[in-house]
Amino acid sequence: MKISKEDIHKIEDYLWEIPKTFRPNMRVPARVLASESLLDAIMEDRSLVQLVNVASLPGIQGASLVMPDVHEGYGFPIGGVAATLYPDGAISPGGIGYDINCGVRLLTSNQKIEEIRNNLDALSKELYIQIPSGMGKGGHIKLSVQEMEEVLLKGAEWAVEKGYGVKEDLAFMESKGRLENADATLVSDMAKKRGADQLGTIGSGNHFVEVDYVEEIYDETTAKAYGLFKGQVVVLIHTGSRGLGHQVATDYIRQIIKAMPNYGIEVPDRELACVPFNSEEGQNYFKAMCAAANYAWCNREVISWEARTAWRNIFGSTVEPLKLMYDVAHNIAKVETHVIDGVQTDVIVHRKGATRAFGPGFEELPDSYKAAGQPVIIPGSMGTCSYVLAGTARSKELTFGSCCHGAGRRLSRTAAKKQVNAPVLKEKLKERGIFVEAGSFKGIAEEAPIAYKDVNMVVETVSDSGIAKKVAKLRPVAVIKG
DNA sequence: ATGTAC
Repeated sequence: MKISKEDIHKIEDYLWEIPKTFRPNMRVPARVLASESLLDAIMEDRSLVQLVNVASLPGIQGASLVMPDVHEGYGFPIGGVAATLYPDGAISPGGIGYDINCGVRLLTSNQKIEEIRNNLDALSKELYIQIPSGMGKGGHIKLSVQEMEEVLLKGAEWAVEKGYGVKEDLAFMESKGRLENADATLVSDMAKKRGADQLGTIGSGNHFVEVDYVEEIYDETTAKAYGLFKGQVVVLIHTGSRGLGHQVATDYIRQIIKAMPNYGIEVPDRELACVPFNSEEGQNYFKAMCAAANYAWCNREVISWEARTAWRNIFGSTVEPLKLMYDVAHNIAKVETHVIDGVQTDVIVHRKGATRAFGPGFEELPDSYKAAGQPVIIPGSMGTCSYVLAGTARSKELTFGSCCHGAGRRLSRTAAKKQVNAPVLKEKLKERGIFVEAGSFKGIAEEAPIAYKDVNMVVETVSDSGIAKKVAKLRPVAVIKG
């Protein structure tokens, strides 16, 4: 299948549509949220073909959607949102991704960048020591079988109970860091084994821990509500459910591919394998996915504890400890209510490389954030900048309450490795005042800024289209990678 | 993304 510019119609500024008539198997239109230049970039890989494929999922509602940071992924594009009818529409592991509940959180300090410039080298080294990173890497905690069950059921709460977390953090996490539908018995022994020593570790690839400062404030009122101010030092953490989530995805993709014919489901790409949400296989996957999501929230909580330890070791205990601003998932499926064609409808929202972005008044938000809306955290590529935005009511109308999740990959990992000289890049970043601590040059090359789209353009698109509102821009000064 | 494939 080929998709050309003529197949794509402009609906309004930043919104493009491939009509349902484009392919006989499409159940809904396919929509792209992008500026014209970002749309051109999207045409270069298989993102749009995958977007059109997703439009054929059983029970899909409204439209198959992608955000401006989209790029191709396993079956579904990364940067995609697909809502299927609850309870008998499809659930598809490919629509969530292998790294279940990959997500980001932002911690805030009360220090200003000028105060800590001279500590940055030592701070980045200390963070690197405290926070284990790298492929297959284990951490300080070894979970017993019993403890693993608890982590899978309790999520971030487990870390708080064991002294690896802060109780006040829980209110500042999407779903309070715990999905109630988790069932630990549906997570395989292999997955549990892989996850037993990986709590508190970031892994590799695009995962990182980064120290930034607030370079610019766009919305004073919202920034104040979120506890952000100009010049403030903050910590950004990006990671997910590590080997455990990966194994859950592997286990259930295999099962679901096998079970699919029993439900008479045909999909244009085997990687879109799915079953009805309310089928036995669908429920088993969903409950295991929730358990893996809980592991990821617990992981980010433990990593925050490690970052807090590093902070204390460098700055002493008189400095205010790091505070959690917010934690968002960007690889997850959730049952939510949305208005579709004027009717309140329960749907299973698959977000893969897409962040929830609910607007003001959302009941789950802590009181201090209710008027502002849900924080949306958009990490840029290594050495560029990141953004804090706020969700809007418009996101509910346009994108099932979703927003982009990052800059979006432009080059494949292999292409990036060919083009980038990692030691030179590391030196260049240092000249620009960014300390990079990484376990491998391979990781640095794969994550080079050149491998990503321009995060500024992506953020302009989501803000101009109205699905999120710009609050603050963050500038990195230290990056810890696998 | 991931003990870098079935």
